[in-house]
Amino acid sequence: MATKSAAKRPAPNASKPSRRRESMSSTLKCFEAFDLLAQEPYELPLAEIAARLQQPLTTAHRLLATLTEAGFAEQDPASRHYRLAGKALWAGAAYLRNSPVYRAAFLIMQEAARHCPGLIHLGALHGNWVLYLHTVGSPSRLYLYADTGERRTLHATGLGKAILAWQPADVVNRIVSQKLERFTKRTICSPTELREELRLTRQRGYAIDDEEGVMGLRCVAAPVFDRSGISVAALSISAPVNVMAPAALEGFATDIREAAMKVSVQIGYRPASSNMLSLMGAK
Amino acid sequence: MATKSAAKRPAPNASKPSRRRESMSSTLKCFEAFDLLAQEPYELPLAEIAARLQQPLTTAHRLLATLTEAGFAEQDPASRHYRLAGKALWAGAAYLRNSPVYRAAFLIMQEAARHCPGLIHLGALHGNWVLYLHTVGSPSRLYLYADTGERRTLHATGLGKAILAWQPADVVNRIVSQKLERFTKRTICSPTELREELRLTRQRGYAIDDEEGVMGLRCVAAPVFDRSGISVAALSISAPVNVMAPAALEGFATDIREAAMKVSVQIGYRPASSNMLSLMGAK
DNA sequence: CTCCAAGATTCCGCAATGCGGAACTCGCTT
DNA sequence: AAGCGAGTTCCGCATTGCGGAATCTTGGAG
Repeated sequence: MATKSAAKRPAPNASKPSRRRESMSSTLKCFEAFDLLAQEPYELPLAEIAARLQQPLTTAHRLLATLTEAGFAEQDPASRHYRLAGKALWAGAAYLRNSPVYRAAFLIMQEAARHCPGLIHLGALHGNWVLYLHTVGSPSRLYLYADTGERRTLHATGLGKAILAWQPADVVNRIVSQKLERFTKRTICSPTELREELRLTRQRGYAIDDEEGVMGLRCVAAPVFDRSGISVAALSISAPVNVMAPAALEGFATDIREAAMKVSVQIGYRPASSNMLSLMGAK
Repeated sequence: MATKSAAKRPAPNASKPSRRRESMSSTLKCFEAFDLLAQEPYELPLAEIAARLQQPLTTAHRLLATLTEAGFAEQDPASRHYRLAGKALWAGAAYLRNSPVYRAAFLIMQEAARHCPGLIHLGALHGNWVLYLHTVGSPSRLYLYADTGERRTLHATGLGKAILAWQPADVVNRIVSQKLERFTKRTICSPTELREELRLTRQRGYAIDDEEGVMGLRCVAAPVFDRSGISVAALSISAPVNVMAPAALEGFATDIREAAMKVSVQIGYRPASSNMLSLMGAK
């Protein structure tokens, strides 16, 4: 039997301990193909896909056939190129429809938009990114296609800093120890400064993004807490610097914090149980 | 031995010819699980998932482990229930970002919203459904969560009828021969009537939805053509019946047809080749 | 029109990988 | 403590995915 079990662990070389995976490697490859289709070009020929996945043509073909049968990809009848199918959008929207934060925030954001200029964003923490869930506001959103579903860095957005400031230490450490990409001359790229910024954010109860992501755009953001008291999302108001003048910041901050608190309560946060927060200082 | 090769084609009984599938069955099961998570409840316990997929617990666990590793599902640390992860939204939005129709329509819709009341929708044909891609308009969209990514029937929406009216016969046949669900007393549920309605739609150049999907809501819709001259999407304006009075319909129709034509041109349609080609013996 | 090359698709024997019953672990309730 | 229910891990078996080679399709170039 020794030979038999030896076959089980085909790598005598120590590099790969050949752990029994609890997930299915063939399927994971299929999801890689899916990810690839979600990247830039609208559609890709099979050969290109095979090359990028570093898989033989035959395998790539099987993966795409599977994706197609599952409904998440489709093949252009003429060019034979593959692209994402509408079902991907449907599934993505399902995430939103089911998301408690989104559902709670929807009407509150609508309401807030009435007496706030600029754009109101809702973002949630997702891995090392803020994932944009929803936007309301003036229809001058010419500068963005489908911001919903997009992701940005945590350190260069108001939303990101608002979320990060109320995250457990290990998450903060993970983020801070990454390379902090620079977007404008104001972007905070030093770990130390970022930590200090988060401390300030906690102290004042909301985050400020002063042209750190895009020049000419200023933004205030407030965290949304779930029942366990950590931040899972944030709300922000952003507007051109002339609208969001320093003197006006405080007012916007109050509005957005109120809205964020309403959302928090709706998803189960109990403001009373605030042992860890002197944060909502105004209170 | 003989048994070995017999094992290859495990069905001596003729019922299953044991066709070699070109797609991977295990992966398809994984996508079934994905679909399931995209359904109603926010999260599901493993046992429930296994039951609904009609799979043994172990298998369900493997499927979910795979989905989780791929980043499309996540497990609540406390309840151990599974739910969709944000990556689903990201991938769905990628579909939009890459979609030529969406990109072409974005600014045109924004523009159209300036001088039109009500909501302007963009929908694309997807299987037997209209898939809603984008909406602009007055912020009184209280009645919908995330209409983007939702799908509705073709026969009971202006968008659907506008698309269907300029589809090849086989698609129309497929749709018409399905059961046509009733939503209001005005919904067109008879195949014959629907065909006649499509003929009228072609004749007048746009579709009208007169409280056929929702009572109190009227809508006009115009088709968007791709370079091959068939309809791939449609634009619509919908508003309460009092706003969209019979006398005003014509005006809205002109607006929406103009917008739809602009989109068509942007995605490669050549209005010059207006006569229903398909003849062109040259081929 | 004919031939050719590039790409996509299908074929098929081999063995790696997914399968699932059984055993195990971890919280909760009785 | 013991029992229960839900999730997780184990591991031998055989199904199913693998991928090189053969085949089919297309769209130019001659």
